[in-house]
Amino acid sequence: MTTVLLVDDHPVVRSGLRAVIEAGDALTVVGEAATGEEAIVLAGHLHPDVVLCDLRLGSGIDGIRTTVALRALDPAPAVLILTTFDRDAEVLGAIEAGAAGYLLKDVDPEVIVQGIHRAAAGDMVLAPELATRVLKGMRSPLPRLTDREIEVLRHLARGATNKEIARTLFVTEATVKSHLAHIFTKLDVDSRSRAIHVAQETGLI
Amino acid sequence: MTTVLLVDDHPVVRSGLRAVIEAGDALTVVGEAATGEEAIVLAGHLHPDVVLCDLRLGSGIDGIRTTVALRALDPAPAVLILTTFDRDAEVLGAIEAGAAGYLLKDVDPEVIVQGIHRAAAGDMVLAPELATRVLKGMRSPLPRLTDREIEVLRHLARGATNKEIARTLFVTEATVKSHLAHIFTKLDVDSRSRAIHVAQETGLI
DNA sequence: CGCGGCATCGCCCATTTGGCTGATTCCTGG
DNA sequence: CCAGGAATCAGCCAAATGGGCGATGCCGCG
Repeated sequence: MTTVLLVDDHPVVRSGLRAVIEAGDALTVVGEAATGEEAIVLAGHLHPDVVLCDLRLGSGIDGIRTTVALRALDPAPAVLILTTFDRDAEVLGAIEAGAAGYLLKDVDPEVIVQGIHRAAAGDMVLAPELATRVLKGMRSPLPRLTDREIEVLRHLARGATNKEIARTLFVTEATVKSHLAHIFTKLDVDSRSRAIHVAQETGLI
Repeated sequence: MTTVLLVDDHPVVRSGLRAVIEAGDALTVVGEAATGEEAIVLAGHLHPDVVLCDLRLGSGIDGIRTTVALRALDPAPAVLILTTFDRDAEVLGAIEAGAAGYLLKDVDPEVIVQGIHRAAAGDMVLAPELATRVLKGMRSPLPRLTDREIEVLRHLARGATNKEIARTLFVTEATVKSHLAHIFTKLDVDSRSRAIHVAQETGLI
């Protein structure tokens, strides 16, 4: 019997997962957690074979940090990430963090059940919609922006003008333009709107 | 016995809702639909007392259009909207479309059950997190953008330049600028970046 | 120490954007 | 039928943006 721990901030989703998982008789849900913190504590006590973890967990730590902590346990459970959205950066982050795989929430129940079995067996589980994306991400890794550039990017995404960003960061407009020029080069774009778009698409911000 | 029809594009969420709804014995789920179209057909046959409908339904028609169609049925079911995000401008549209109310997906199961009972009784059901927002929205109603303006806004959010938008929509740049000027006025902004930001914040796109 | 990356700033110039005014056509609701 | 909103286009002008080039100071690393 494979044991599963559910981690999702939505009670309804937990109920649904429990229902589809326990529909067969080879899997049993040994616990539920609403937050990453809770999940880590529970996993330490319950030693589940597989942790099914939402990527976004409301206010607390996110799925990736939770994964890191879970994989540090002994024995370490296989961590299967669930999410609604397919953001590149987070997929890669989850894999790097030691997740056994990645499933989209809108798949059929049996896919989830199969995924849990394969994760328990030590296999890698990737939603087909994401597999190619992940591989592509491996080939052309995301551009590495500096902390300062990320900071500028955030202000950009909030719709700030160069002047406003400069005031906020206590630098001159020239500096902001310089950062922007670097950002544009790294993201391979030529306008702030497109920079915002790419940054959001890839999960950079 | 109050009958309920579930509408959500995620099988897992439907299972979860079914589980929490049928935990008591005053409610029964008479059907499930994965799309708005399916929901309308099923509701016509099943005549549920309440339809529990996700605001976002993947590829097909959205929750609002579904609500409009459902309310046109005879007898018309009470429509209770479920949503994950509280920043949805669409909740206002849902109310206008005749929804009996809306709930956030991350509430406790009993709140959902209570909401269904109250909707079936003809009451208005508002998640407290959203009630104030709705009232605020009533006082200063969200800007009403035309279909064309929304279309331009979407291209804008993808980072397109005026020239690109013009080419895509088969109009001149002057027209695009005209649309943008209207959008800016309605959103009370003065730059494309900020227009994108408020549009995303308010769930306009 | 010297090299490179980072953050900071300056200047110049072409392009894009945004604000303003005004015009035409079409369609819809009273 | 007429008023009004919507979509289409035009021209003008100021401001913001983006690109290119260079410069300085700082810091970590081999």
